[in-house]
Amino acid sequence: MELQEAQMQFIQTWGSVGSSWGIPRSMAQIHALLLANADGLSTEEVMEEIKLSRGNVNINLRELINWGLISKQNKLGDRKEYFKAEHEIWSVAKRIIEERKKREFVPIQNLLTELKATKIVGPKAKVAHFKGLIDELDAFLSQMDQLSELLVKMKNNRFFNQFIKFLK
Amino acid sequence: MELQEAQMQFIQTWGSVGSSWGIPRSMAQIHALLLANADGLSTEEVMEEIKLSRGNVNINLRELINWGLISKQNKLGDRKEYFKAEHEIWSVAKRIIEERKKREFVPIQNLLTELKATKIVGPKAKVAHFKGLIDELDAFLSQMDQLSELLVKMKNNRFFNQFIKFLK
DNA sequence: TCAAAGTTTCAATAATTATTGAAACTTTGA
DNA sequence: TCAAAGTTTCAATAATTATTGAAACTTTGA
Repeated sequence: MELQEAQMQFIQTWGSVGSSWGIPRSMAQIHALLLANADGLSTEEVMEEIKLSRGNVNINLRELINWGLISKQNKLGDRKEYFKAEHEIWSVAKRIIEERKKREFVPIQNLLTELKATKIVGPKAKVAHFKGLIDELDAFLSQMDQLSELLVKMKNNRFFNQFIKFLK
Repeated sequence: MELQEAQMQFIQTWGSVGSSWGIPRSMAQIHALLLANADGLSTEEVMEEIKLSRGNVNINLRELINWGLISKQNKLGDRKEYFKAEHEIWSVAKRIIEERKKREFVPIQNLLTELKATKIVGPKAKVAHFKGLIDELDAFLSQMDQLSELLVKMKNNRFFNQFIKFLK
């Protein structure tokens, strides 16, 4: 199989998996393209490879930079900006975990904390059930948070492998 | 604060967090409503509480059943079906992990496995980089898979707490 | 300083996804 | 058996989200 074709399969799959996790398809596709290339690509090159408009590519490249998943590069004697992915897979995972935590984890934890502190009035049994749910969810989310901290601290596969072997 | 109001806040938040993770908003809202109530609710009651059409509620209730997150209940001398959530938080997490794994994890692992087995032709350095990416991703995903297995085996917060304490 | 190269913005539009609601279908028990 | 109660289906529509592309803006270096 041609490299080109293999890359395209990868880009398409990454795009559709991304989009089922709430990441815009083009953003995921651009990310996949940059992951697949060791060197940075220019806006033009990205547009060309995945057939997206300039505006779309520009917006999503910036979003990827916000996520810390890619960075700008300059080439000597070239005015264009090039974009290069973070290639270390554990760093990629770390960035994604941290970004999503910030966006979606924190709001729900805030709500739970607030509800825990609030006196809720209503039929006793129903209030008790609801309070129970809030408490359990809060405890569960704190634990997932701790787990993610651990994960983020691991630098590579090797460490993780030892960790897993150890647990079994 | 009235119980009613607290529940609504919870339902809204759960709905919007869900939808940013690719779960339809109404499905997440219905799930939240059923989690918040100890007893099962009928289709009518769900429609009433979150102001959704009958069709929508019906479809999403069935989807929640497919996910294993709720189950049908019958009440003596009542012809209606009632729907009751799985309330044990670790079981809820387990179901969600397994379902999403099945839907989005497996396809990407299949692609990676296939690409690993394929002879890719093209410029040597580029092919090497791409192959390297595939290998690393595959290893990483296997590890996440192992981690999720561990998680799923834990029955409750207590076990998890010990686990975390142990690791620190 | 100014034109060319490159980047950003954003209103309009397209594409996707969720929702409605009414009709068809199924089940129940008198 | 059949009408009432309840459930399911699905085409039409609404809502949301992503994308385009052209115009405005910025940067660069001769």
